[in-house]
Amino acid sequence: MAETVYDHKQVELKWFERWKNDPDLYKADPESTRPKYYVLEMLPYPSGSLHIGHVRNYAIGDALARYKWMQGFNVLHPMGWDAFGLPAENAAIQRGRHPREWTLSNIAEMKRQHLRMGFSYDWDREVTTCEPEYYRWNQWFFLKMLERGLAYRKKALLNWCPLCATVLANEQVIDGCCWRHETTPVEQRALTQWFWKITAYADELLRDITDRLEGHWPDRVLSMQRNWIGRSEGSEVDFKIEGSAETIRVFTTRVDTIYGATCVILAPEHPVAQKLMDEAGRARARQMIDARAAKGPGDIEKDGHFTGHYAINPYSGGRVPVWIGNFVLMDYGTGAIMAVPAHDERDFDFCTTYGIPIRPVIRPVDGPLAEKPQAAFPDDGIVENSGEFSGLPSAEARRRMNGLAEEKGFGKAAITYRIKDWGISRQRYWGTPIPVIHCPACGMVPVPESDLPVILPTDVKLTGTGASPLLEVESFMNVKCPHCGEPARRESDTMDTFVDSSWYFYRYCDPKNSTAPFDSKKIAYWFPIDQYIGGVEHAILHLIYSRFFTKVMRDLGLITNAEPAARLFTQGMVIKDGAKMSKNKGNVVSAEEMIDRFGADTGRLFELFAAPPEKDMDWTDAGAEGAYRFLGRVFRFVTRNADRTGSRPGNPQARTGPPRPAELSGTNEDSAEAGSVVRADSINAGRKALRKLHQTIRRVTEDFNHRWHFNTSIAGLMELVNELYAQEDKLSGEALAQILPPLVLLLGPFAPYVAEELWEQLGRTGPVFRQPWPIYDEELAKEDAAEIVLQVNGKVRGRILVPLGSPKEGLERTALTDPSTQPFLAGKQVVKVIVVPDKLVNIVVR
RNA sequence: GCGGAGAUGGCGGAAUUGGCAGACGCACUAGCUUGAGGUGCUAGCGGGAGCAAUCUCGUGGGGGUUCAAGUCCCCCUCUCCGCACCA
Repeated sequence: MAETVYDHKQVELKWFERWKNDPDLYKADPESTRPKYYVLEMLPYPSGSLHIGHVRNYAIGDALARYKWMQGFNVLHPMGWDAFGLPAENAAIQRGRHPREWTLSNIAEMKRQHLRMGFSYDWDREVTTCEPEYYRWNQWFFLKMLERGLAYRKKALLNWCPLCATVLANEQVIDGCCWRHETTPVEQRALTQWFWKITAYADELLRDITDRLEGHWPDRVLSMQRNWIGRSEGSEVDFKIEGSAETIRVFTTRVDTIYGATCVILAPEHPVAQKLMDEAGRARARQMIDARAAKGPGDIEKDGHFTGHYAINPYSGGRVPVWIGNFVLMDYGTGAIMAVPAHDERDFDFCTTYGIPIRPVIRPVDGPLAEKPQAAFPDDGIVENSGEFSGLPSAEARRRMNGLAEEKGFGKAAITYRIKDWGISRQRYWGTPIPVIHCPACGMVPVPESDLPVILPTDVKLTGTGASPLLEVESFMNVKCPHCGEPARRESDTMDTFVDSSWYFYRYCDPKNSTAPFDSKKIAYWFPIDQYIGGVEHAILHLIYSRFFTKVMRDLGLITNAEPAARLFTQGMVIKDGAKMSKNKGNVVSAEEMIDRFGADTGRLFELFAAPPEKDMDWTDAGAEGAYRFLGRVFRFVTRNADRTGSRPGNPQARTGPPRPAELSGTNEDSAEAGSVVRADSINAGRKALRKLHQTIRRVTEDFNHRWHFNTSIAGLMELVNELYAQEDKLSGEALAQILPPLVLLLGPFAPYVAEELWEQLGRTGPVFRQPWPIYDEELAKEDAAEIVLQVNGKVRGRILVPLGSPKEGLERTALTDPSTQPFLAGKQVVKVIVVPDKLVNIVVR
């Protein structure tokens, strides 16, 4: 028999060509009354090439979107481009092209690759963040932030990447290096910059992790965000400087240990320290700051310097020396600490180095106060040697001490957050201009809403040397003040690209709106995103910024949802040759290569099959070949048996209900070519295969609904196909007609091209993803008989077949007399018999 | 140090509520197909003993609960990820 060959190139290109000409194929229906489902993958940066790491991300979302369509949902599945950023500018400098031109050509190329992969995006909603309409709304949001006091400008010490030649937000510094240049340490530079007040939402961002996201977002993302926000409850206490008007405010979480404070330590940059110290002291401080900047984060030797002054502990009245210390951070808490060496490891190290006394003030609830300096630092216990507070448990002491401080005005209970405001200015060209004008007379003036968008000049010289190239463009920089009309200068900073990605998914709902960022009614329908899918690398970048943005938009009255995404899924990385794919290691497999060698369907199928989607997966060519073989097996089986299904127009589809076994055994001349023995065989084979089909439908459906273990769904499909191969000769045309169409539908979400081709071969009209998802029939999925495992003392000794639902008593009797158990019962006394209906019988003997 | 996730054959991984450990795939071995190679098809494949039926050990290590534990409880080891002189 001449075998039909599965030629992926032929199949995929055929459908690619047809779908290309159908712009409405994947359109969401804005008028629909069906339940909505908004599934979204994180938008890519248009680097120009899609690699198989991205493909895995999109394959997961695409399978889900297709499944939801088949389930009858009104599905929104958009894709766009995060098109601003430094790589575009750097690439433009290298190639002498304008960043816009470079970006747009990359987008065209990447879009082509997405289309060729067969992803089901509604391209009508495509959003590109470098379009003037998009930065109009970025600027509009900026003005709203300014009105609400959420945007401000200040001079601060900031992270500076020498390669990017711009500042970075704290979230964009990883291990002391730039997130884009993993081996380039960031420097600290004092610059005047724009900030957005994410700290104003710190408490809500933290609270909603517990109240709204827990259980729906991955634990590790939530734990990273909790960590990043870093809420810390404690106290602030003022220490007066002896013989001076200055006070030092310290932050501590353990005010109950304050009677054990033996010195106060300030960050070297602390203004009070700078003021108190002489020239030599300031030089030491400078030394510490430089050393820290040079060394980066991590281990640094403790270094300290006595300022020559003393401070007064407001609780005890005691006099303690004031030091500066290189381990005290200016930008956390108040930049000053009280050192309690008896109860804190760092303070202990510092104080032993410099001979500062150690005074224990906390004893364990069930033990005495430590007499000698020691290295074990007790947690909460009983406060001792602490005046009126002695004898109180730590928590109670903290409460009363805070009360006293508030009453006397030298302190209070206080909460400190680790998260800092989001620095959004960048000194580069390729970003949204910040819509502000600096007027010598009126000061800082926002650009009026009617003048938006402020667009980037095109005649710009890109150098990548540091200062914004916009400063050189006089036609851009010189404007009239909107207030007084006198000559003024534009703000030359542009916005962080994370601003763009903070709200793009709202714009998808209304991408062509030119009077507002979006229509709130449309947002109310689609939001929150039902399922957001992306990499874990954005846990404290994009995913915290977009949560912040959502809360701001809610407070502006634009939306009503408090969180952007109801569910988040973080897929694992694709590993090749034991390492994460990266250009440096030269082990990147591009989507293009994959399509060429195996086909888009094979690549997607393998990426979903090799591991559960949340885990990292290894890409191996051999494994991909296995997936290719499977698709070939399905393809050959369906194509060579399609004719036998007797498909004709108006044939009932799977949805109309599966047949009862009785129908299958009914007369069918087509399948009754041979004698009655074969017929009995055939009926049996048909039942078995049909049962396997319904078990598979159940399995795949449940995998989609509960946990996305597509690897087991696909394994189920493989088992079904193996069963069909084993029974092929015996299956009647009627049986095949019942089995093949649902099989193809089940394959649809994972391998859309093959499924579409086979659907057509079966005489149906597609598209597959608009067909109703097959329904499984519990009765048909049921086994004829239950195999009962017979155990003696928990060890398997035999198995028997009994009708489903056999009563316990009968099973027990059978088990006790079955030949397989006899040798193990002989001479023993039966103590107990456990019967689990339809599963097992365990005989306990002694 | 704090927080999170893990540990199952040669490999990736199954085992949904405690009930046959190793589904499915890869690799490997054999047979058939083929002029040959490849493809395709069929079968075998955790360790140990045995010609075999079969027996026995086995889910990082140690204890426990249970008729029954990869799964539940306690202790330990190791791996990965995130944060880290955060007061």
